[in-house]
Parts: sequence; C-alpha cells; structure tokens
Amino acid sequence: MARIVDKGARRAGIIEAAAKVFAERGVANTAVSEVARAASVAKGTIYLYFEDKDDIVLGVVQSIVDRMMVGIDRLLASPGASAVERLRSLGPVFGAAESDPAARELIEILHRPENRLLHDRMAERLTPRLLAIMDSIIRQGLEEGTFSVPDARAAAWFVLGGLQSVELSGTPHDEVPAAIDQSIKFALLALGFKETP
Amino acid sequence: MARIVDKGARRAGIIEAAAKVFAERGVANTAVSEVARAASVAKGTIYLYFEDKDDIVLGVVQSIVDRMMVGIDRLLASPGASAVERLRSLGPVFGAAESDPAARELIEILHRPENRLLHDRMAERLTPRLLAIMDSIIRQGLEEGTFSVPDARAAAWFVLGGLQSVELSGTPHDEVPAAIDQSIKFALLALGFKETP
Amino acid sequence: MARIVDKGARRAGIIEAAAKVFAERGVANTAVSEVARAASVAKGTIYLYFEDKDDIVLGVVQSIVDRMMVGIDRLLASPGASAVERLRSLGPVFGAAESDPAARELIEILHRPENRLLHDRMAERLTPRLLAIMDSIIRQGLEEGTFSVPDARAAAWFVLGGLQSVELSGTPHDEVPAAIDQSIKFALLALGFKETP
Amino acid sequence: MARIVDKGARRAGIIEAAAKVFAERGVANTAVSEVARAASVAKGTIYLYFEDKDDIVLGVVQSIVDRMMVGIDRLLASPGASAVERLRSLGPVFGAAESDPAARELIEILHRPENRLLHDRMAERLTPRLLAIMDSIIRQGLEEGTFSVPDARAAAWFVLGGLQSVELSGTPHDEVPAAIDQSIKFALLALGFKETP
DNA sequence: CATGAATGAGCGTTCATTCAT
DNA sequence: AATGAATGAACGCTCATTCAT
Repeated sequence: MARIVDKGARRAGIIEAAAKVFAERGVANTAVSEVARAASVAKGTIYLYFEDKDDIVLGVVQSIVDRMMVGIDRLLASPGASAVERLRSLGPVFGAAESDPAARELIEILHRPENRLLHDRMAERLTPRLLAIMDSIIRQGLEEGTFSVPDARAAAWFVLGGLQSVELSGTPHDEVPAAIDQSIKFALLALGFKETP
Repeated sequence: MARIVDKGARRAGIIEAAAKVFAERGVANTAVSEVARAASVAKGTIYLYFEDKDDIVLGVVQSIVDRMMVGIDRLLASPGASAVERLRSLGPVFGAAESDPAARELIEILHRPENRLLHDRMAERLTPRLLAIMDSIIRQGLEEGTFSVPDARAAAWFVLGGLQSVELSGTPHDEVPAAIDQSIKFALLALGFKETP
Repeated sequence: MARIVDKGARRAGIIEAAAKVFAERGVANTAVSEVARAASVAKGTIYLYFEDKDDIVLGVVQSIVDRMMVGIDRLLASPGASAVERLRSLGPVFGAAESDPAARELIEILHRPENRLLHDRMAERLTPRLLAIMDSIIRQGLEEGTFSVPDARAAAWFVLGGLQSVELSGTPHDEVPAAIDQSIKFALLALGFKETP
Repeated sequence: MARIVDKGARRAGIIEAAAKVFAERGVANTAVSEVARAASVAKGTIYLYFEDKDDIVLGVVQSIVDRMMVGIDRLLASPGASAVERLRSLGPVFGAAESDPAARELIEILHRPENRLLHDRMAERLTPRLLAIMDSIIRQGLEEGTFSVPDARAAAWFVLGGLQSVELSGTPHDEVPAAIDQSIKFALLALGFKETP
C-alpha cells in the first residue's frame, strides 16, 4: 500500500487531520482512533509516524507554531526598519486574530478549556522564539540609542509578558487593537523610549 | 465509622494528602484511590467530601491560593505606604519563594509539565486577585501624582504580565531577586514614574 | 428517639415513602439513602426494619397488593351473586384503572420499563390470589350448572391469562373497557357458558 | 490480535457464552468481565461487538427468539392445514420443551426470578410474532367458517394470553402436554368452534 | 508499509451495608 | 432505638498500544 505520498507527507496529513479533530472535540476527548479515521488511515499506522498520542499533540503544535512564525518573520522582514518600528509591527501578533479568520478560529479553539494542554504546549514553543525576536529588537534599539535598559534579556521577558497579557485580559474583540496599542506604549516606556526626541 | 475529626478537618486532611500525591505524581497520573490511600481514608469517603476528582483539584488549588493571598495581604497591609512602596513590596510575591522552602517546593511542583492543570487553575484564581491589587496600587499612584497612565486597568494587566514573566524566564534561583528588582523598575517606567522627581 | 410511632407504623411509614420515591425514580435508580431521606429517617434505621433493599421492594409490593385485594374482595362481596355476575364484576380489575386516579397512576408507574421488577413482583403476588378467586368463581359456576369445564383449575389459569392479556395488548385507554367486555365474552365461551339459556 | 473467526462468528460466540453465564448466575449478577472470561475474550473485545451490557442481553434474547421462531415456522408450514389444525400444532410451542432438552433447560433458566429481565425481554420480542401467527390462524378460521369471533385481533390477544398462562401455572412437567391440550380446547371454545359440526 | 481486531490495565464513581456513638 | 460517617467491593466502560496478518 505504499502510495502517492511519502513519509513526510503522510505525517503531515495525519497532523492536519489531528489538528482538525482536536479543534472539534478537544485533545482529551479525541481518541487516537478518531485521528486515524479523520486521516483515513488505520489506527496502527499512526504509531508508525508518532511515538504516542502525546507525540501527535506535539506535532500539531509544532505545525501551528511553524505557521505562525512564518507570518511573524514576514512582518519583521522589512529591511531598514528601526527597532521601534519593528516593535510596533509586532503588535498584531499579540492580537493574534487580525484579519486572518483561520487564525481567529485557532485562537478560539486554543482557549477552550479542554485544550489547555494544546494551548500551553504552543505557548511553550512560541515563547522562546518570540523572546529571541524581542531580544534582537531591544538590542537593535540599544544600538540605535532609542532604548535604554540595563539588561536586554530581562527587558525582553518583561515586555513580552506584558504584551502577552492582553490575550488574557478578556478585552472585547473590537477593543483588542486599541489595547495592543496601549500595551506597546507601556512597552516603549519600560524600554526607556521617549515618544518625541 | 465514627468521626474522629470534624467535617472541615477531614476535608482539609484530604486536601493536604491530595496536594502531596499530586505533587509527587502529577494530577493526571494520580488516581482518586491514591489520594484516598494517602489520606488514610476509603475511596468512597473522598466522594463524601468532593463532587468528583476535579473538585479535589479545585480544593487543592483553593487552599494554595488562600495561603498565598494571606501572605500578600500581609505584605500590603502597611498603612500609609505610597503606591510605589506598595508596588515594590509586591516584588517578593512574583519571586514567590525566597525564604519559604514550602513555597519554593510548591512552585517547583506547579511548574512540572504534568501539573499544568493545577498551575493553570491556580493562576486562574490568583490572577484576578493580583489584578485587583495592582489596579488599586496604580489608582493610588495616579491620585498621588506619581504614576501617569491613561488607563489603570490596561496598565495593571500589562505590568502584571510583565512581572509574572519572571516566573517563566528560567532565571537561576539566586538571581531571581535581582530580576524582580529589574522588572519592578520596568514596571515603574511603564507606569510613567520618574525615578527622581 | 423512640417516638410517636410504634414499630409497625414506622415500617409502614418507610414503605409509604419508598413507594413514593420508587414511583418517581424507579426502583433501580433509587438508592436506599433516598428512601431514608423520603421517610425522614436515617439510612441505618432502614436496616432496623428491613433485611436489605430487596426487602423494602417486597414491602412496597405487598402493601400495594393488599390494597388491591381489598378492592377486589369488595367487588366480589355482593352476596347471592351468580358465578357469571361475579366474573363480569371482575372485569374492571383487569382494566385496573377504572375511576380511581391513584390506581391509574400506579399502573402507569408499574409499566415504566425500569420498574419491571416491581411490576413482576407484584404480579407474582397478585396472580395466586386472583387465581384463587377465579377458581372459586368457576367452581360456583359448575355447581350452578352455568359453566362446563373438565378441570376448574386449568380453566382458571387459561381465563386469567386471557384476561390479563388486555393489559399487554396496548389497547388505547378509552377502548380498554370494551376490550375487557370482549375478553369476558371469550372467557365465558371458554367456560362453556351459553349466553341465553 | 489476529482474527481467528469472522465478525459474525465472534459475536455469536460471545452471545453463546453470555447465554451460558447469564443462565448460571442471572443477568444482574453477571459482570461483563465474566461474559468476557466465558467467551475467552478480553473485556474490551466485548465492546467491539456490543454497545453496552444491555446490548449483550438483547443479543442473547434475539438469538433465543430466532431459534424459537424457526421451530414455530416449521410447525406451521404444513400446507393445506386448516386453522384448527394449525392452532393445535401450536400447542407444543407453549409447552415449549418436551423433547428438546436444551429448550427445557432454557425455559427453566428464564423462569428463575433473577432472570426476569431476560425473560421479559424475550417475551417482548416473541409475543408480537406469536400474536401475528395467532391472528392469521384466526382469520383463516373465520374464512373457513369454523371460528366465529367479532374481532380477530382481540381474540388473538385473549387466546395467546390464555395459552401462555400454562407456562406460568406451575404445572408439573409430565402434565404439561395435557394442560396444553386442555388450554387449546378452551381456546377453540373461546373462538366459537364447535367440536363436532 | 499498512492494517484493525484484540487487548487489559486502569479509571471514576456508586451505594448497600455496617457499627461506634 | 436511632444515627450517618465510613467503608470498599464492585461495576461498566475507555482507549492507548500491540502485532499477526
């Protein structure tokens, strides 16, 4: 039954199917057999590509994180942008949904209580990468002389934590962008940036 | 078949035992029967004091939160303290442990991946209370003229998120107090406080 | 706490309460503790008056049968009535409900699938007594020369079975009396009775 | 992990084993795990073939009913038989056992009080089919002019109830055939049949 | 490679019964 | 006599994992 797809594609297919059913029923309430059915694959086949159920969850998370990071990288790619501009362009990331309805749905799914695990696993993997980005932005700002902090890494943690709080604050959907703007202003203040020189 | 202890003490005893075994094996990996054994009580007895397993988890969380809040309330009690002083006195809370070895162990336990549930449940209950405290500190600062933010609630969220980040930053234990100090400085900056007037 | 009531009354009270909750929730779905609560008695007290749960069920059944038999005996009491008249007066018993709304509700309850046990236990106790009545009626008819059967007991079983069938036939409520009349005609035929001499 | 038998045979095997243990211990007193053990199958396997325990009971009942119906159909198959002959040939069905020792044991089992559930479930499924048969016999008799009843369906219920009574009458085994004969005579009387035209 | 029937440990929960008070 | 907290055996059911085909 070796088929149209190679190992990588088969794995990806299972992950895609798993993401779908996890989204519909929650991770804990989804049996491996349901993932198999959704992927049009036998239950046993799953174990050819994944260690165990947890490994599937991890695969789903990784694929989501990967997709998010592509978007973030694109956002930050503009060459010649200042640290402040880069920080500001990071705003939508923490509002998450923006215009992409798929992302909006994803956020909604991740916030369902039965998907805490998925959410946390994702945050676990996303945070270090966001931190690295934030760190590089702050260092750039220090070099440009627009930021003034004694410890870039500590500052990165603080600012990141502050910005991620928006997600938890229960702000109504339509007020999120404003809340993000607000938070970015706090972040710039914390980083020692003076609005107008 | 006779009661040795009163209802409250029995419940507390079960919670204490549950906290212990949850800590040792993780919530998900701990069967109700193990809680019962740890509490020297029959399995059925558990269900005399708790709706279901979830209710036990909630009980453990509540008891931890209650203990933490007592500490926090004590810290903030000093009458006549300024908003800045209060904010600074809040520092140890986010370092959490320092001197108290029991608390230190608790933090460690909560951060183990299999205890995410417990951790999150706790954060769920703790955050609103911390937020209320932070909010009141910021409002006090605004009244005193030492802080300058357009929206106290948004600021509270941001600052709280920033401070809670320390917990996640993986800072070595002996550097935590310094990291907290650092973060409080960031917080003050974000709140528009000028170090020297 | 020896009280207003003597042993017998206490037992009767528990039976009455049990009948009520059994009726509401079904026997299988009713815990002994619920019977106790309904009887305003401690769980342990139940076991002072009943061997076990089954014994409670039996008590309820017995009390219902007793009540029904009183009604039946009254129906058949008319002195000087012929066997045919007696048989005909037995009709309403198999329609069960007649005018008594309490009896109607009882029937309904007994027919709920989760109360099969109760229903069967009742039938178990009721059938021998109905059989005895039927037997005596047939013997009276044989003496009077209106019936003609070789074996009164066998005839009693057959006729009783036929009449009880109405209960199972799913006949609509408003057609039950007619169905009973019909069945009694069959019964009389089976007993060798000629309508008009 | 390989299938030795096909799906149908496995299901049938479980039903057979279940029938056995249900017979030995009663349905309520038999745990699913005991059925599994009897069927030399893992507990989980049971749930591959049956929804839940109730479904097993239903399966057992169905298989018994099916076997009985085959016998009945054979009995009634004789082409060109009159309604009276057909009715008479139905006799053994209500005596159930006679020659077949397996059936005899079955009847015994079903009459044990803890198997009321099984018995009732079976009666539930058997009665409608017997009723249909009886109804057709009566209609045939009406057409042939040998029976005379105003309502075939009502008559079918009555006669069926009467005949089924034998099963309940506690007649000693060796007298059952005679009792059945007796009952069939009652039935013919009730149906308005005159022994000698 | 792929399958899916089979497994069985393990779970949360119930509740009839007991007995110290 | 009455209580009700405590018991713990027993249950139905799930599902991650395996492996013969």
